[in-house]
Amino acid sequence: MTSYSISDLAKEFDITTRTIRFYEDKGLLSPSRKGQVRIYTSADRTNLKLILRGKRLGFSLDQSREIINMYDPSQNNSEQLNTLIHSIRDKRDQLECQLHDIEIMMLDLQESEERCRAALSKTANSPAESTN
Amino acid sequence: MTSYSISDLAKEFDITTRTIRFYEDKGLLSPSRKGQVRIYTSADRTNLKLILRGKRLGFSLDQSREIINMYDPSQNNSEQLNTLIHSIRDKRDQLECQLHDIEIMMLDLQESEERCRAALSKTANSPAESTN
DNA sequence: CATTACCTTTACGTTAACGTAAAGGTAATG
DNA sequence: CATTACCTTTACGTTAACGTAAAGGTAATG
Repeated sequence: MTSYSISDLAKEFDITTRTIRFYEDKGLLSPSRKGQVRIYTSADRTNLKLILRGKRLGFSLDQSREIINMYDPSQNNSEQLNTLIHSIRDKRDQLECQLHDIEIMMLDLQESEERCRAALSKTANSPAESTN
Repeated sequence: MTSYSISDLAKEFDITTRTIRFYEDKGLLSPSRKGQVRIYTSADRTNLKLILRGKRLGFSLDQSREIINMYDPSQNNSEQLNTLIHSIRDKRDQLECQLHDIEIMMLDLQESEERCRAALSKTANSPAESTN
């Protein structure tokens, strides 16, 4: 079982150690200790990756915490399991909306780019014909 | 040409008027005035929609400002046009990454859901067999 | 003309997500 | 054993994106 120091993870994901400790403060990570020093398992590392992916998608840390809880089926009670399935479905629906937003935005930007190219070709024989 | 009051837009998009004025402060909107009162055109409304879509995707207001500028080819200089095309491409690449992140997250959540269902079926004959 | 429903500006307050600095502990290295 | 390279906690600071409150203007309505 591989383990990581806090600076190992900080370097790998290009964040500060402060950030990693902050996530622990907020209850998103819970590394074990060797004396005072934090020791991270590959499970901790996975959770950190989930947090950072969440950030790239505009999730708050609270939302990323929920995501993390969705990955780990520590639930035993079947009622809890049903609740979890429900929240997973909700999150998937939300992601679908985001996916849709992105696709539309990409199409819009593509049109925008084409308008730019059109404007460029009209000005093609102007003095500022940058070809570098 | 239809026009909107600030509360028209606030109601339509379920935000406060303070938020709309804040976006103006930050240079994302520039409505005309009828005396002191702000009048919004459908172009302003479109820009507001862009901002809110950006928010749903985790964009900062600075990033949404860039997006807005990408939609409007007020550039005439061909050098400026080339720069704009470049930034549009960059943004599209970034969106592609986000799209990828979302797809993976959705697959992960799907697996998670299946694990939950598996755990459920194992506990199916336990006392807490919620069927409501 | 008083009330109501909007609109305005100014300004201080709040929360999330860290940054930064201070003060100190430990383990290896020359 | 002094230096270096990490680690720790505590605590105050910072920025983005608004919220909230105060104080006042305008236009229609009964």
